[in-house]
Order: sequence, then C-alpha cells, then structure tokens
Amino acid sequence: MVTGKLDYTIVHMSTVDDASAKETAAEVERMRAQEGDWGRCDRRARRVVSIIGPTASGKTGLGIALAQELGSRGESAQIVNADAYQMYRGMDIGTAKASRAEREAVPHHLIDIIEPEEAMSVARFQALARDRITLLREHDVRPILVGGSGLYARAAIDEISFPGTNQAVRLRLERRAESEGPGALYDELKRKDPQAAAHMDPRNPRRTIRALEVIEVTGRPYSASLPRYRYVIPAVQIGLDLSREQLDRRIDIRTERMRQAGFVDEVRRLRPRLGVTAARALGYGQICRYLDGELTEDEAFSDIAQKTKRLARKQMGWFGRDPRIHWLSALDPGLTSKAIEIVDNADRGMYDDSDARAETAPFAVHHLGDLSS
RNA sequence: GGCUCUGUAGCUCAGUUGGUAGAGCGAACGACUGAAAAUCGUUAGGUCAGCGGAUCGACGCCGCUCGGAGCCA
Repeated sequence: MVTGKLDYTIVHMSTVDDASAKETAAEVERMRAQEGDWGRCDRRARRVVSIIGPTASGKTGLGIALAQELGSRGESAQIVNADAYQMYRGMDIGTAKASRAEREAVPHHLIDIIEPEEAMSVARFQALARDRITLLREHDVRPILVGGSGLYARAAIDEISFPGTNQAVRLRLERRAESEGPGALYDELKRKDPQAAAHMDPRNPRRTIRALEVIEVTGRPYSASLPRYRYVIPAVQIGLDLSREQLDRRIDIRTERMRQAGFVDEVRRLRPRLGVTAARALGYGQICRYLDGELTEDEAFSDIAQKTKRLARKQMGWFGRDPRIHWLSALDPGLTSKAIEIVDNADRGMYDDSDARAETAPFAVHHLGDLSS
C-alpha cells in the first residue's frame, strides 16, 4: 500500500507492552545523550514535525504537502499518524483518513494498525509512535506527526510517562463507583493522595478511578496534572488556526461529504465489530441511532456536525495553552512555504530558547504572526 | 362555521388546590496522564404568546385577540 523504502510491516505492534515502552524510552534517552555531538549539518538535527489543530483544519493536507515539498529538496519525510481513531482498520470515512492516493503519494505510518474490537490508548500509542519515530530517524527519514488530539500529540514527543494499568483493579473500582457513587471513591483518594485529589473534580469518576488504580498498582502517588511542556524528542509544532465561522463552515461541508461518501454503510458494516473504545468515535453512535430508527438521517448528520464543532473548539482550547506551537492561518495560500520556513528555523535551533522558556513559563502564548516578524 | 387540545430559556418539555419559574439538550468559559473524538466542572439565557379582568397577589382563574394541532360540519 505504501511506496518508498520504509514500508515496514507492522507485526509486533499489537503486542507492545510496558516493557517495550521502557525500551523505547531508553533508546530515546541514548539518542538524547548524543545530541551534543550532532553537527549543525547532521541529518539527525532535523526536528520531528508535529502538525496539530482542530478537526477539519487541513492537517492531513498540510502534512502531505510538507512531505512532498521536503522531498523535492532531496530530503525524505513521511507521515506518522497521531489520531487515535485513524488507527482502527475500517473506520475510514468517519475519521477522515487520508485517501488511498494520498497515502500512495507519501507513506503513512500507524494507520489501520488495530481492529475495531481492540482498544487504542495513549500509553500504547506513545510506545508505538516513539518506536516508529526512532526507526524513521535511523533511516534519515523525517517523521511528520499529524493528529488532532492534544494528549496523543504530547505523548509522542513530550516528557510524559504513563504508569501501568490493571484490568482487575479497574473493574473493581468501576463497580464501586456505580454502587457507592463517585463521592466515596473521591474520599478514598483524598485519604491516600490528598495532593492528587486537590487537582481532581469529585464528580469526575473516570479520573478518580484512574488515580486510585495507579496508586494501587504502583504503590506510589498519582500526579494529577500534566507535566511542563518539555520535548523529549527534538520537535517543532505547527498549529493550524482559523476563525470559528470558517471552521464551522468547513465542518458542515465535510460532514455532508461523509454522508455522500457512504458513512452510513461504513457504520452498518462495522457496527457488529465496534469495541467500547472504537464505538466512542464521533459520528458512529449517531449513525447507529439512525439505523435503530431513533433518529432520522438528517437528525443524525446534523448532530454529528454540531458535536464536531464542539470538538473543534475543545481542541483549540487545549492547543491554545501550549506556548511552543507556531500558528499559521489554515487558509493561507502560502501555507506550505511558511510551514517549511518554520521547520528550517527549528532545524537551525532558532526556537530552542523560547521552547526552553516554555518549560518554566507554560502560559505565555504565541499566536499568529510570530513568524512574520 | 362549531367543538377539543395547545402556545413557558436557542430546542424538547416539567411546573403539585394561585405566592413573579425548573430540567435535559444546545451555547459560552474552563479543567485534563493507559477510552482524550473520552470524562468532568462553572456561567449566561425567560416582562411564562398579547391585551384586559376578578384577587393583597397570576405561568396558573375568567374574557377577548393572535399563532399552532386535531375532530365534526
């Protein structure tokens, strides 16, 4: 399906566990240690590019354009998907995967790597992504991460580690949350780890359960908030920005295209195979309700458009806090060349100082225009 | 033309025998470490269709007007 020298089959992917995640991390640490020896022209000085932005802002297109543009300069670059739901095989239309033609033009990694019955998770993605990034860089291929989920994007390149999980423990906690209510679990967390509880909402059972799970499994306290913005892999983030009106319009259009492309059929086919996690993907639930006669087709699609707009706003809010992101106007005709300029600047180390400042001053927000100066 | 039902937040609707209004969804804002397209929090929205009447007091009772739905002619 993919051209280019780096078409590795993804065999061991579904068996990735905590051990290999540690190995990957160790590998990354070794690379970091060598960093000082990299000459200015060393190819490994190339930053990993991460393209972020709300859904329907054109990330996929920019990723491909960027890879091709870099390719025309004699550099090799490939896409690494950082979108949770595009990893599920068969969920194509609803997740707006790159077309076959696009994937033939530029190799894509971490797309279609698990079945809908399985479950992706941030930790699993982190191991997969770091492994793949390492591999690509060893072969002088620049990875371009493309994805709209802030947590996934950070998991790939930032200093974050995810403590292990235990199904039995989690199941027990979930049952208790149902029988005793989330308040009881929160009280327990307050006793065991007051600091974590302070950052938690008593009414949010999901996070409380996870915190208690981590404490029980690791025997150590749970850090309840995200770490500072600190790259563990040399990277540069490019954000796609556009006005709400523009974004809403694009979402309406894209939702209508999904409908015409046969989204209903896709869901009808996939439905018996959707696991709990895959079934959470936006749109699939609405179409199921339509298939069950609870909604009309029009109602289902307008709900999808509405929820997608809300998702886009949420994504904007999440990314808006990361001061390291270089924002570009998504509709700028010169988008690709401006993105290239940012990548070149990053490779020259021009952003290293401001990125370092982000570790200590996480709330200074750059915005559109910091490139034009 | 006659009869019956109906008009409450952007939407769908609650509102006990009269004491100036609530929910769900949506919206705005925010949090965020193994489902993150998840999970959760905060806030803002209403001269209760309009006018008049009885009452200390009306979303609620009475009358009329306007707008919906149905039945009979």
